Amino acid sequence: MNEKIEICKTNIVNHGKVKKVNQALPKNREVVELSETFKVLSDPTRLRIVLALSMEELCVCDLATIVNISISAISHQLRLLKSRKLVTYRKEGKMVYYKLDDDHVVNLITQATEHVRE
Amino acid sequence: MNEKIEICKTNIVNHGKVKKVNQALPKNREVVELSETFKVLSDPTRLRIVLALSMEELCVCDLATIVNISISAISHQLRLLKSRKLVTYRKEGKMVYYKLDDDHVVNLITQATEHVRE
DNA sequence: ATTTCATTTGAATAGTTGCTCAAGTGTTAA
DNA sequence: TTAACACTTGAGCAACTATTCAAATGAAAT
Repeated sequence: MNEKIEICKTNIVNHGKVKKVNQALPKNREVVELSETFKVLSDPTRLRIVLALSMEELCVCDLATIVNISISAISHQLRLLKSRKLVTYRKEGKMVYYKLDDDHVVNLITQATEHVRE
Repeated sequence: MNEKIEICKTNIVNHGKVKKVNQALPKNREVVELSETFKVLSDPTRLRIVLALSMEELCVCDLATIVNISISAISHQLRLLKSRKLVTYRKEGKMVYYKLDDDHVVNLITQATEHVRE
């Protein structure tokens, strides 16, 4: 890994800084995982789903009403959130109730909200 | 806005919950802004750039070396980060030095890091 | 058994995104 | 003034994503 690619002629301007930053940066693996966490929350629909589920356990039908999107679209997003272990579900007859599996994410959203309100 | 779309037959299963959640959810505008904040950090390249700039002010050339990506690609991403007011720059002769404009984002990343490490 | 209904799923599609390539700025050095 | 260099920019493209549509599943009601 870390193959050379064409950079600028001088290649590196400030060796000291580059070395220092390179050592302090998280490993690739961790950066990718981090970015994937943010990616889940980067879509308005998914964000609304997470926000809604942070308040109440909800069935797919009610979620669709709240987020104002088709049942199918909600279901696809819930599938994604399920695979990322952000939500769990519980079946009750024909209906399926979803809830947050990971309250940690709500803190992230809260902090981002403060950031947006400036 | 809020046009009706085809939802399930019963339309709403639990009126009480739906009403409560609907009132508590942030306005569309705010949800979109929130998701856009997360979107900036949802790409590994941009995340690395932000992480690097949180440690040192860096020129485009050194940033490209650190992130291991072409100068052009870095420049495109910096343009985006500039437009979102996340970075500022300073010109010094031929070179351009970038730095974070908004330390707030670093807190977000720190908290997400804790979340990932579980 | 058949129908109804909540939900899931796969395929198709329009829109977005991150990168490369080639050309363009503007500044410094020769 | 010309050449070299750091960086920017626009077009083009391949990969990805969110949604829709149609069909499928599986539980309850008839």
